Amino acid sequence: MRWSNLFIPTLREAPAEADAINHRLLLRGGFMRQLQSGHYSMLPLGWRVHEKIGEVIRQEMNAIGGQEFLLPAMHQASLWQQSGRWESMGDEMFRLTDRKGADLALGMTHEEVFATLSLELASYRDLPQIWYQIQWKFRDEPRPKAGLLRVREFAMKDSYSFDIDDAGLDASFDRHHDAYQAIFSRLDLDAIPVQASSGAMGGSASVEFMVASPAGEDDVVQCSGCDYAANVERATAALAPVANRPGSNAPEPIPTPGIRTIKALAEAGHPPEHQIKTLVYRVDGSLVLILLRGDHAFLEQKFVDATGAIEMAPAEADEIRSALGASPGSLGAVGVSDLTIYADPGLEGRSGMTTGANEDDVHLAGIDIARDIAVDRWLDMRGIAEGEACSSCGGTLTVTRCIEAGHIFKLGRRYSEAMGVSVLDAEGESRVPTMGSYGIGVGRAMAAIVETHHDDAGMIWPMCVAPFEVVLTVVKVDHEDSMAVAEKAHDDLVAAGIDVILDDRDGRPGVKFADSELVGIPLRVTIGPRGIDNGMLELTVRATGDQEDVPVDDLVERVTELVHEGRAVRL
RNA sequence: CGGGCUGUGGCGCAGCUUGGUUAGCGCGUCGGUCUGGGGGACCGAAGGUCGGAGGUUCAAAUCCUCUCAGCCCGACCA
Repeated sequence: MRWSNLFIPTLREAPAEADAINHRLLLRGGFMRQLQSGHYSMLPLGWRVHEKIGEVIRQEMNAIGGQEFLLPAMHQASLWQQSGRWESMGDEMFRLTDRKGADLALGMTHEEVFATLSLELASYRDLPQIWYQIQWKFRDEPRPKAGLLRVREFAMKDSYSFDIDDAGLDASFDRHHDAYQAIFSRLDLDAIPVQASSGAMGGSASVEFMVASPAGEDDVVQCSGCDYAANVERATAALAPVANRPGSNAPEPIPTPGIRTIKALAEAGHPPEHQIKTLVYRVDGSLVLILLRGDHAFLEQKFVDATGAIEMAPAEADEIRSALGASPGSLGAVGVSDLTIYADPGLEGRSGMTTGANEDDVHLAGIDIARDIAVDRWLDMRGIAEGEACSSCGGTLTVTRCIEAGHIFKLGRRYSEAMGVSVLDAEGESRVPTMGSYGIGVGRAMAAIVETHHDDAGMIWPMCVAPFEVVLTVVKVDHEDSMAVAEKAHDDLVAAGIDVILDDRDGRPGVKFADSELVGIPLRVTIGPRGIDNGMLELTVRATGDQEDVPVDDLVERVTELVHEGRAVRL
């Protein structure tokens, strides 16, 4: 390939709307362009990387016995109605109507379609199966952001396992776990497997593969003393005991004019750990009270996971007032009996607490939770903070911002049952296969690589996914000897199966060096009169800046050697 | 959906507060000359319904109203 013939529109400055590093660099490097929010066009360089990432994924999926399919992106409504997700997916699913008036959806995932295909599985002898595809998914994200990290249209490798029993599912799950570690390792992504919430897809065991990056959207709790790692959405910690303050025989009203916040109340002599935080939420139509210790954060996802709530949102000020008679800032659960009260275990056994009195500008002190509050259900729903103690080893927990690069979980029989899948077992009994579901976003992996592999000059691609493995930079294109050497090296490298690009543009060397670094090609060979005269060429490693002089005659061999080494690297 | 912000040649910006000639600047692009190992210099040129609609006014990029789009922070997910 010759650079002069390719469409590689590099930009010196990133467009103002690009903020995330992957977004800025992929735009500047001419890898992609934004069509609209959450939808990106892949340009030749970007598509080459995308395809190479897909290829790594394919190889590892095939290695665990996966079989590649390609399913439709557009599905009839009835398919999703059968699983119940036509309703439960809500606004996240793109829906449209065809000319006959039939309802259609653009697939967000493909459990239903694969399960439909699995109707043709007839016997336990047909199991297990691992089926996968790399197909476009559509999700009407409320807020696309951070370049390729969160988009509305993206390629995902999704695979589905079908097993006769739980032991089989465990094995398929473990195979995927291994395959994912292999994939991320080859992509040079340091992905940590963490316990996760299974979210909208439903299921039991759920593991996310997380790559530390400030551009991410998830917080991962990790223990410094053992291998405990979990998404904050389901992380737990050992709570340091707090000595109760002296109580009283009954709640004591105290005037708190103008005090609306935990912080203000703390300044008035009631430390946060001795306060009860009272939140009012509307959950599937009903108001509920949610109680936590004053210094603990509420994590909605934990609540949703534990209660199975479909819709939840903070209650509006007016409905709070009509239910409790006060505004946020003075709310409490003492004496409340008509609303369901959820409390976090951090409050269990506590007394001498302060909380709102459900009367503006008044709080209650000396609260004994067991005595004064009619808790309906105790639920762990607090967010873990940096520095807390690990509940299994007592070590210190850290919280790290991460990109969710992959997610695997056990679905169970929910979909196979809904779609009417069954096979006969060895005894001739009808059995519903159990499923697993496993996803990796291809574009997101690409973004994650850029987020973790760049420097001031640009991207630094791992060899196995680089758009090109080596660039031959001709310093002076009208120097005939240079071009002759470059063209021969190019042809020989092509013959050796190396992805090589010949930068034959008639431009300033500085521009060509800068472009090759921005685009992130792992190896650069600089070809110019200075070196040619000595029979030497300069080989530069993008990642390290290391340079070595290579005799012209040894170039192809040396480059081939380095490329093969690079391709084989695993983290 | 709540909060904050931005739309002016391909990219980055100025101009807007206080309306007033032909809307500027840098980069990029095109032609040319000289150059040639880190975004070079000079000469010449092309390219803009100032996001859109409506309004105020003798006059609107600038003021008003509506609207569309994009970005960031929160609630949701590969």
